[in-house]
Amino acid sequence: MEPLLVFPDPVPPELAQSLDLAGYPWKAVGNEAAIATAEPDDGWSGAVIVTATDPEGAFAVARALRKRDVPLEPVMLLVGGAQLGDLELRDELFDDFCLYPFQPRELEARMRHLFWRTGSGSRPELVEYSELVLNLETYQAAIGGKPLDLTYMEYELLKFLAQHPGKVFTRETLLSRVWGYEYYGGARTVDVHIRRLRAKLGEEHANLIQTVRSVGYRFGQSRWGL
Amino acid sequence: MEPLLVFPDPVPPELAQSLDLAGYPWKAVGNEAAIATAEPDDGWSGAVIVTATDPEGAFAVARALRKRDVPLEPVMLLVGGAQLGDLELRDELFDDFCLYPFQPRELEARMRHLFWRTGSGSRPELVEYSELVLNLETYQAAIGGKPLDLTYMEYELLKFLAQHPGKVFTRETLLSRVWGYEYYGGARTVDVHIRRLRAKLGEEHANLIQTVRSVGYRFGQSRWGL
DNA sequence: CCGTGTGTGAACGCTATGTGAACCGGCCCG
DNA sequence: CGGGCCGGTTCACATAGCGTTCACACACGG
Repeated sequence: MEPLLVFPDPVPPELAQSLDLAGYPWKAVGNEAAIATAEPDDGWSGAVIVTATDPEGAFAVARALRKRDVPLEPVMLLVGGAQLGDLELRDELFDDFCLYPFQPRELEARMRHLFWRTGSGSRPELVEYSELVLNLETYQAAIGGKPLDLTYMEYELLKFLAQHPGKVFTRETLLSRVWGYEYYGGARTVDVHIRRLRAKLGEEHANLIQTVRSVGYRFGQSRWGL
Repeated sequence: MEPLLVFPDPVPPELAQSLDLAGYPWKAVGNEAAIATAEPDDGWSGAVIVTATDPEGAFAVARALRKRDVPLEPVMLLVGGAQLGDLELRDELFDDFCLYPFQPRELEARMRHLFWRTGSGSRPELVEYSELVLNLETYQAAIGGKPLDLTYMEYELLKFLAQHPGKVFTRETLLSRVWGYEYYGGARTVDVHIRRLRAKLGEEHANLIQTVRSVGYRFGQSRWGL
C-alpha cells in the first residue's frame, strides 16, 4: 500500500505510533513544496493533517492536495477543540476529521471507515470499467474476458485514464502524471500511445478513449447523474 | 428542510437540545416499524442514530434505512467508546460517527460537513442554467437531458456566458475574455459562433442567447424579467 | 426611407490529430 | 562482447474538423 502523507514534519509521536500500530505506512511532509518532492512513485494513498499546531501551514498543505489535477483523497484532519469553527468554510479541504488530542481507537476506526467509503487505499487491486479490467497486482489487463497484451507505458496510461472515467486530461497533464513530473518531451508521444491503446482495445472498444479536440483525451462516458 | 430521523424514542435530552440549537428539525423513531409510519410526506433528510443505549435496535434501524429502494443518506451514528469495534463490519450502515457522550460543537461540525459532502460534495463541477448543464470536468454539455455536440470555442463561449447569466457582453469583451486578451480579429467572429450556438441549442432554447442591439449579447433572462 | 447593425450561407486556410515509419536505447541471449 | 529484438520516442506527411473571413440579405430604429 502506498504511504499516507502526514503533516507536520516531525510528526507528533503519538500520531506516528497510532498509524504504525494500525498498519498504515506514512511519510512526513513539512510544507507545501515537500508534497511533490517527497511523493513516492506510486503516489500518496491519502493524507493525515494535524491542524492543531500550525493551522496556517496545515490548511495550505490541504489546499494544495485538493488543487491537484487529481485531488488527493481521503484527507483526514486532526483539529483542536477550539478550532472546530475553522472547519466551517473549509468543507472542501477534508473528508473527515478527528478531535486532537485523539483516542487511538477512534482515529483507527475513522481511518478504516474513511478508506472504506472512499474506496481508495485499501482495495486498489482492480480497476474496472465496463468490460475492461485491470489487475494492478499482476499487471494484467483484459477486456470482454479477452486478455490484452499491453506494454508498460500503455498499461500505465490506460490505468490512469480508467481510474478517472469521464474526466478530460490534457496531453501535458498526462505526461506529468503518467510519465512523471520532470518529464519533458514531445506531446505527440501521448497521441501515439493513445493510438496503440485504441488498436489493442479493438475496433469494438476503441471508442472508450475519446478525443476532445483542442483539449486532450477522455476515457469512457461521464456520469451525468448527481 | 425535511426532518432528521432520530433513534431512539425518547431522544436523549442533550441530543435533542443540540439538534435544536444547530437548527435541524427532527423526529424521533423508536423502532424499525416506525420508520415508515412516522415518515413525513417529503421524506427524511438524514438520520442520527444513538447506538450507545440499545445497539441491537439501533443497528436494525440503520440497516432498514439502507435497505430501502433509495437508501437514506446521510446516517450519523453516536457510539460509545467501547463500541468502536462494533463498527468494523458495519461500514455500509453509516456515513459518519461521533463518540457518545459528545461535545455539541463536534457534533454540529460533523453534521454540517456530512450534509455538505453528501449534498454538493464530490459532485463534478457543473455550470447550470435552467435546462442547460455544462460539465467542466468532462467538457460535455447537455440541454434538457440531451447531449450537445459542441466544438471547443463554442463550449468556451457558452461556458463564459452561462457563468454570468443576465449580463450583457460586448463583442470586444467576449473576444478578450473567451478568445484571449491578445486576440485581434474581426468582431464578426463572435456573431458566427453565437449563431452556431443558437442552432445547436435548438429552436426551443435559442432564445437563451439574446441580442442586445448596438451592444452585444446576453445569456438568459435579464434581471428585470423580460 | 435610409443607415447601421445583425443574421446567414459559403469559402478559405490553419492547426490539431491520425497514421506509418524511422530512429534509438536498453536488454536478453548467444 | 556483439547482434538482434522489443518498446518508447520522434519525425514527416495526410486529413479533416474547425475557426475565421467575406459577401450579401435582412431587421430595426430614427
